[in-house]
Amino acid sequence: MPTPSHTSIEEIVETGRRLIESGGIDGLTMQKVASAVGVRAPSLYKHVQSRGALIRLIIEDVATDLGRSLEEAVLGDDPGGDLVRLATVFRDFARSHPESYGLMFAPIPEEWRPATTLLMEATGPMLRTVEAMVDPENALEAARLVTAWAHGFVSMELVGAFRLGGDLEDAFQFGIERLVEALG
Amino acid sequence: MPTPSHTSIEEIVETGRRLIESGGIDGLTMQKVASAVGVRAPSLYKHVQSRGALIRLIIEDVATDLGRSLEEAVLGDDPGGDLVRLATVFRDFARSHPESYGLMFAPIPEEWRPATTLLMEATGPMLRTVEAMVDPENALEAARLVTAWAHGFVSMELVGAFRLGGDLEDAFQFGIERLVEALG
DNA sequence: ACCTGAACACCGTTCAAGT
DNA sequence: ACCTGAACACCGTTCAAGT
Repeated sequence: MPTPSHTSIEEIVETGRRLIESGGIDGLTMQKVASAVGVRAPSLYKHVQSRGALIRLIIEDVATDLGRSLEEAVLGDDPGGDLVRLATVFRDFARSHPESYGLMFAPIPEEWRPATTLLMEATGPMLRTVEAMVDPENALEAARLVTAWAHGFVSMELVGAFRLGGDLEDAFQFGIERLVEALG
Repeated sequence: MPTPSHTSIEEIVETGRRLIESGGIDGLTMQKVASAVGVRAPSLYKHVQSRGALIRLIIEDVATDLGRSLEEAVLGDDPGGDLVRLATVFRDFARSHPESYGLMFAPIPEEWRPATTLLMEATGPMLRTVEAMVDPENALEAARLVTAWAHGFVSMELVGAFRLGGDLEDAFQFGIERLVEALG
């Protein structure tokens, strides 16, 4: 006799994302997800293939959100100003979702990795803005310069690698201003 | 009756590092370390406080090696040339120790994180080289720009986040050249 | 068609008992 | 003083049995 599902893939992903944000990747156990959505751990496997597949779905969800936030930052009038806004939104996103952002480019098992397509879509607004600033043949390289810097900065900030004193806001401003200059 | 130790902290760290390099962080289990050094898992706790503490020691070992490699890249005659060499050595190091490099700035539990002192010592050659290129009041910000870019680039490269085509060597050269220009 | 308890193969870690 | 087996509390995952 068919029995209706007590949960859904959406609820499972959302719950898992919350668990990661509050307790890091080790805080995501199938048992905790299960009890949070009101079933037992084995039932989760009706909705998701494995813990790794769930983690991948969560990271892809985060990447999609980041992409949306970045798209909103692009006004389209002034590429230099857009790039500053993009960098700021990028950093703010990372700081407000530190654990899940951290997983997006982290060295994790292949099975957990988000689809590269989604990562590229997420950083798409950066590429399009940079394309408006430099020669077409340098656009990809220039976008990679900005994206690498932005990710490197926020990931080092999140793990506390910048502790020589100094103001991190100043360092971030210094960085984005020099990059805009270098590309403008 | 005293019995001599069958292993040592150095051997344990070295073995653990090899396990991480060949199988990622999940490849480092206390049981595998133990059997590789010829004891049973419980004996490891005579030499190391916990798995997390062992991971921290391994990352610190890697950071020390990276610092040494970077120091050798600094010739001291031409800061711009030194910076290009530093960036190249940084990237080469990451690519030849992908798994353990990846852990150095990864979002891992607090207990596993390397001492910040060691991270700063590792990136010290970058700071000192940049200090020879810019105004003293901008040195820290400028060093953070270069370090963030270098780490961001290689960590994204290692996880395969750059897949829009294009040549990664070109992108790396483009990046370091623009940065040297921007600071010079 | 989904949920469950029981079971399996792993973990990290503790601890009393050996030598 | 270090090593060991046994045990404990957890994991992720499978599967036969329930409804």
